[in-house]
Amino acid sequence: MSAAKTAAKTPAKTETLPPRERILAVASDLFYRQGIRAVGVEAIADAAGTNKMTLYRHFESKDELIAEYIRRLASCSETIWSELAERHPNDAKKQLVGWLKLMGDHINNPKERGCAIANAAVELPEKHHPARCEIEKHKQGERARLVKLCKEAGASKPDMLADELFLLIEGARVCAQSMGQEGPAARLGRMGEAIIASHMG
Amino acid sequence: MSAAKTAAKTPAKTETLPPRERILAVASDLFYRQGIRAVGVEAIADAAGTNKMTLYRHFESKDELIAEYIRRLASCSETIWSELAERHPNDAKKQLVGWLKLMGDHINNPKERGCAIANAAVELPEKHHPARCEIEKHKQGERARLVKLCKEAGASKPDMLADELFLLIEGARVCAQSMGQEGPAARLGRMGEAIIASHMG
DNA sequence: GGGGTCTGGTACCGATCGGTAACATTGCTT
DNA sequence: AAGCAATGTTACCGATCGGTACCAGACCCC
Repeated sequence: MSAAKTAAKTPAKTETLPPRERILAVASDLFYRQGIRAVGVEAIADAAGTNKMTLYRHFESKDELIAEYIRRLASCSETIWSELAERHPNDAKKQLVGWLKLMGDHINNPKERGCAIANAAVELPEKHHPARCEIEKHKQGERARLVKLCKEAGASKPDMLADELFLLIEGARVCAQSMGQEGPAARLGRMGEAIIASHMG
Repeated sequence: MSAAKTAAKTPAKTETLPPRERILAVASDLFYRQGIRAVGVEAIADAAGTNKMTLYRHFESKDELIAEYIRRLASCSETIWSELAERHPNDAKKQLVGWLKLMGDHINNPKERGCAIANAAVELPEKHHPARCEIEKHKQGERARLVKLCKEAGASKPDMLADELFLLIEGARVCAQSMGQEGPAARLGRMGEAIIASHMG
């Protein structure tokens, strides 16, 4: 009897992840696809196969959950850069081009809805929201990294190149959702390389 | 008595605009500054010096009010282009540069919070929201106009230039809110002209 | 097997959401 | 003065919001 009980415990779903991780995963998905303010905590808990109480045992408020959501996004972007550095050691230009390509592929995905972090910034204008400092920290870091790479790549005006690339990507991601993928974003790779080339003289 | 009554009617506020216009004006401000989903209809009616009932006599739902909000934004952008064409007749390049400068000034305003229409796109992912078709219509039109101007200006690859400029602006506006005005957006004018120049060869 | 921690379930809180009914008031037109 | 359309006021609707109290199990480690 006890054997049968354990066997039929949960109907084949039983995500092995602990609740906190399930909640974060599901919240990331919902926040990104539907918008942060459009998703209620109950919907998150349900989708994570748990309930509001457990959610509030792991996150002291919805705002804190949002902040953690941003932190995860930022550290995921961190990982992307590390992998690029690993794949092209001591070759800043290849890292830049690789990043452009990654971004381009990402944007060409029709389910893409822009940069999750930039979207969050749109939805959270309040100056002291716990997520906002995370957002700004990340964007500053991203730009600093770009400048450093542009410098290493030997650009004549590294910070100018970095900014152009930064704006290009940011613009492409925000465009992909108001226009089709047919839009400007499609040519991102070529444009990026052209801009890089024009700074190498 | 009747004279005194009319004199002390409303405490010196009496916006002469009809309620519909007041509602739209106030809604535009609140939607942009706080986000569309963050603003309730009651707050709009209050700020417009009227009440929910009157609001719902002029707009059949909040979603329709949002759609009208987008339409106004689009037609306002229309006006900007007409004025540019009037100021620089038969000079597409000056119109482009003038537009870049306008955008740059706009972004340097610290109260700026990005492109209102792009922000709305972030907050309204639902495919059939009445405001979404307005958003997409406008962005497509904006891009077509840019391509046309770039062609008239004699660019070697007009649609490529148009897209680069489009992404640059869009990126700058979305950046201005997640980073300070110190950010990349500041150099927008110079970058734009550099990009234009590089397409004129 | 007993104890402590984590989780699930349910019911609830006050507040606010978008939206409406019914009625009093205003002001313009004729 | 009468009539009519546009506004203002108030109270209300059901639904949902973020957040909590309380209790019942489940699990694990000694």
